[in-house]
Amino acid sequence: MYALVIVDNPGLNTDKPFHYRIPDRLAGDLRTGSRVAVPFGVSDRVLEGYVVGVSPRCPVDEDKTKEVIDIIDRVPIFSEELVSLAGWMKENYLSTWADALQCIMPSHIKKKGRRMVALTGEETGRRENKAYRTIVEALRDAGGKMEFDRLKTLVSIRGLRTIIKEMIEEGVLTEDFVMDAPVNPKYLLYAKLIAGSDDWQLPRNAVRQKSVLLYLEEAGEDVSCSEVMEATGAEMSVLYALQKKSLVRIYKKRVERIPGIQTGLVNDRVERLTSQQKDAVAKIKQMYDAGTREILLHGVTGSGKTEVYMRLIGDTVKKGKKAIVLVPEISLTPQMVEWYHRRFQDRAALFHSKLSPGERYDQWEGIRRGEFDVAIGARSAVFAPFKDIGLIIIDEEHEYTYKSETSPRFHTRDVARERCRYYDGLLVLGSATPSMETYHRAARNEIGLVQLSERVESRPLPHVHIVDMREELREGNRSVFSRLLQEEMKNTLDRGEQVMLLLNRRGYSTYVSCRDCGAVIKCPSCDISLTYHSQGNWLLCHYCGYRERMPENCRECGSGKIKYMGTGTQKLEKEVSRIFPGVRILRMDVDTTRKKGEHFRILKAFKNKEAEILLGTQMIAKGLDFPAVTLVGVILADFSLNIPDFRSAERTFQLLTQVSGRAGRGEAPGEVVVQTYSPQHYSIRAAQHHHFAEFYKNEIQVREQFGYPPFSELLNIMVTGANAERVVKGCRMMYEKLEKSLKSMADNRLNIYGPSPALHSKIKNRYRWQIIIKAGNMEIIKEEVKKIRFNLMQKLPKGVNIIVDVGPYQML
DNA sequence: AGCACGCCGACT
DNA sequence: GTCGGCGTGCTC
Repeated sequence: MYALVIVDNPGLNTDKPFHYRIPDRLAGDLRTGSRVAVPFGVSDRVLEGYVVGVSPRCPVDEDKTKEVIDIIDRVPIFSEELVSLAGWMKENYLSTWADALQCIMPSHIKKKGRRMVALTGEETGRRENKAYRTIVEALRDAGGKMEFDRLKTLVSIRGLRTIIKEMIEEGVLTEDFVMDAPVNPKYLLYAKLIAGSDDWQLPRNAVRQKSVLLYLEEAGEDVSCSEVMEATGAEMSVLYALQKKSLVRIYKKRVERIPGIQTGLVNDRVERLTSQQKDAVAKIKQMYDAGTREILLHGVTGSGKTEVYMRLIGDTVKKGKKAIVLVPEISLTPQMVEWYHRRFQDRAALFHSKLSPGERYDQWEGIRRGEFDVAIGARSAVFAPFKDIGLIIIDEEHEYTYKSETSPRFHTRDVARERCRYYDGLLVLGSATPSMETYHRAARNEIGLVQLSERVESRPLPHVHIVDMREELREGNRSVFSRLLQEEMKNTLDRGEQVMLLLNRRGYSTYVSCRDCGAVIKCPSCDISLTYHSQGNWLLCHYCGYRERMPENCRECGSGKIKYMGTGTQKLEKEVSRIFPGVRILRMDVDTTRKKGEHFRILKAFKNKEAEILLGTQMIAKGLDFPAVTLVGVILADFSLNIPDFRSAERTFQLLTQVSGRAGRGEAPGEVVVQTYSPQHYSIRAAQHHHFAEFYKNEIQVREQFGYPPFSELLNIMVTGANAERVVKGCRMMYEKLEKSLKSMADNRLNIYGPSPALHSKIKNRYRWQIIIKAGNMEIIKEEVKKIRFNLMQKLPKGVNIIVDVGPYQML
């Protein structure tokens, strides 16, 4: 038998299964999904590999095959389903086997072994070889020891491995592998009371011991030593003393790390479903029974989609199947986490980006051992290693955070669909503002559609006012606040209710420019203007994090007239406190939520009415439920509208609808004020009336007229590199090949745009040029692009990289 | 990515 | 005659 192994070796040339003989000693344990160590290449260097199949046949010369050295993990790390999912991903997203498999792998398994080389001190001067001397000198400079990869970049010698190997044989060098500390199960010391109070014979002065015993008796169960110590003030020595007297037994207990459930944000929810919700659940089940496997649950904000999800999950679990719930960015929706945890207790595994490696380990292993029925998390939770998936829910399915930004550039929705297909499970997409793609599929009956058109308890949707800011300017109001918004804010505050203000720009100003020469201060590594942050007087680049002190004079002309233009959240905060002195304000943006738990702290403070106004970027727009908020103000809706992307209208409508949905969720009705310079735009008008259908009707016409998705598919080829000329040259080469091979294709929707600089032509000192392909049928195009990229890889200028992105979101 | 092979010009 | 630079092709 042969194992088909993907070796963890970068490059497109080795991205295929290699056949290895399976020695008898491993035959019992080696399976599809196992991780193995295999010899590779002429020097038989040991690489990590992933078994993607087992076959009795071998297509290559029998005596060329080598043997699998060992299996790395006791249990295969991938199920057969996840291996085939990786295969699908690398085909569909033009990535490699290794990248796809590593994407599915939990981070705690992606161990990084580092090769270290060290001098033995036995430098035989025998070899007058230049490379030899360079290596010895480099190592001496570094104190005799260095990581192999660092040495490689330092000395740039071809065939370095061979020379190192010789030097090791000669006894000049030693080589060893250093593993980063692995993640292990967590153990805690526990104390068990093993004697009744009758047997307690303690000296009078053993106060601590006595209090420990009393505490344990009171608890009536085993308690962790740290808890005992904290409660009684005793040290471990006291506990050990009690163990010596056979009154207490101390033992190690394996514990699960609970990933920081924070409570107190959730309003008590009605467990009973409204009739509308009941109907939705029934309809979804009925559709499933009739053969539908994908359903859009379109429910207005506040209609209680979560309750519907809960019911569906409950039913799935009852049938003995597993469910996955995906949310846009779980750290942004702590309320969500709390709801699910309340309902499913310890049968729910939680994943989010702020989980420590240890917490991740516990959750992932727990799922594999079958200890969980439900997994809740952001994007990567779609790979939860369940064996029998009955249901996957994608909440807020239109959110672009579902699209991965690294290879493979998958969309969570597509991966979820693929997993459901394997298990014959149901995919539910939920949103108040579905993506155009999804709604279009529902409108054409390709997927099921279930609507929730009313808010729970028939609460009215908030009233939305549109304010034309051009009019305000004409009337002489140059403030960031229109007169209406100011008045509404005053009224709301007077009634003792709360206000949320949305401004999609963080920092103080949006850019800084010189009044005399007009120069705008830009980031030296990115083609992006710097933003002024009043805290510490910094200029920041929001892309790469570069910072410098605010200069006194213009660098171009020396003028001292440097001005902040536009408004960011910091300036807004200052403005609000100027107009409403004494009002307590909370600001929520990337700057105020960088630390773990800050996000939650701000929301909790707002919920506890420690402030009247919450202002922030779009992170305040989603999923929050604060009953006392009756006014939502959108400072400028145009930011998202003016982005040069065919999705800008869709984004604007979604953002406005979502943020409007935050108002009037309690007893009192809500008001929304949207300020804009484009009051006539259909995305803003439709959002005013909470009218998704109206927006859809307009937008779908635009999409059809220009042949944008869903009427075509897009493929984005981005060429990046540190050298501008080489990047442009590489992009041109790619374009020529593409044009030659694609022009014969009979596809009237086929268009190749470019090569042109990307939206941000330089980020972190890497230049970015792109080619965009629009086509009716992307499958054939993908195959061509794969071939062209493969052939071009060798001929491309050095240091130039090609990223290919397929699928719905294209903001590269 | 590593590594070998093979071709070429530059040097003891 | 051999050393080293670089393009090409292969790794089960």
